Amino acid sequence: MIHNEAALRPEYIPRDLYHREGQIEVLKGALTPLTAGHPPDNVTIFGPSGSGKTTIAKYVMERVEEETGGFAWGYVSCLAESSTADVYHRLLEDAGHGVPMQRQGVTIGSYLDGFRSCPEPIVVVIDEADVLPDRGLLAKLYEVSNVSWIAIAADEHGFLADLDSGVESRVRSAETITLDRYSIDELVDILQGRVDAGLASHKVKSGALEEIADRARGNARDAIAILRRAARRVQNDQASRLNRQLVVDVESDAREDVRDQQIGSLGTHMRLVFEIVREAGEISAGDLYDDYESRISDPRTGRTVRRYLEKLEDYYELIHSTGTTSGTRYELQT
DNA sequence: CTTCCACCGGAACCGTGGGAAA
DNA sequence: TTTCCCACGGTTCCGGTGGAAG
Repeated sequence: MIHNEAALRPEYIPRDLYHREGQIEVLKGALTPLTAGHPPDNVTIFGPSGSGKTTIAKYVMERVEEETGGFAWGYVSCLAESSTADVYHRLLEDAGHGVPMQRQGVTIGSYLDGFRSCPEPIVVVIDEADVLPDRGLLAKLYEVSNVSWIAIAADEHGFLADLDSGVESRVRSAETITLDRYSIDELVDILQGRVDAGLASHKVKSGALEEIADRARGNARDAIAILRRAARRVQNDQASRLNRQLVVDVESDAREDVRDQQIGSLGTHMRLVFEIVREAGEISAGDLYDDYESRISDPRTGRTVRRYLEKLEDYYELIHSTGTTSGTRYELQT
């Protein structure tokens, strides 16, 4: 059934990106100064999750890298890094600039010096920039003449509103690329591409991809997760072919896959807070804290737990809160 | 209607760990 | 070496708010 496992991974970048040709051209255009060895303009990419932001950024970077014969660039997902210093460190390391540095205790200033000392332009891709611990990072990098950034965020208005004015003007001056949710037809095309690249297509029955696309609601990441789950079932002989019913059967498992991947990166306390919400399904703020406090030997304070909840809701989108003040309740994000 | 209080979230503050300067 | 500074995760403090009880 599966003859190319890589094609089913979320980070797989197909040679041809479906339905993003326009945005790809804009991004390529913005990067053309690199062909002459000059740093390009900064770029911001906005779009809901699963709309292909990360994929087109990586895709274009790799294409431009091929065309220019190589230049320094780094990628970081701010969700995966907990501090500003971590973000700088990952970028410098990923850009392959200099020896791997000690992570601990390095000041922000010396990271910036690291960028400055690079003789050529460096492009840094800052993914999940909504979660950036310190938004000033974009302004600081803006001041480094040989560094250009591509900032990726979900919500344009929310992102800009959170910036302070000095940073905002710099971010606003960047080239903007906006992506919309994929339509059902577009998602079907994308899925078909993965099928062609990695699956025994005669086992994929008609209507199955449409079913996946329908359930994924415009989110390519979810769609591919469902496809992967379903293909595995066939691979393991738990199903004879990939049809609509199989898609229905694996959807919730696939969503668990996507969620589990995020949960893996949470710290002990935040994970416990999330587990409590997951087990309860829905829980009041007071009960949640009581439960949390009773289940761990060194509980954080209520304020800190509220910060965790804020992060789980706004950044990870794993939970959802309703009501205000005394009526506040937390539930699993659906 | 008034009072109470559970909860929210901003701001200031604190202890720790590590590099840099003296 | 000693002192100073910085980043970071966490806490303390507190004003604001709206639902529920009186």
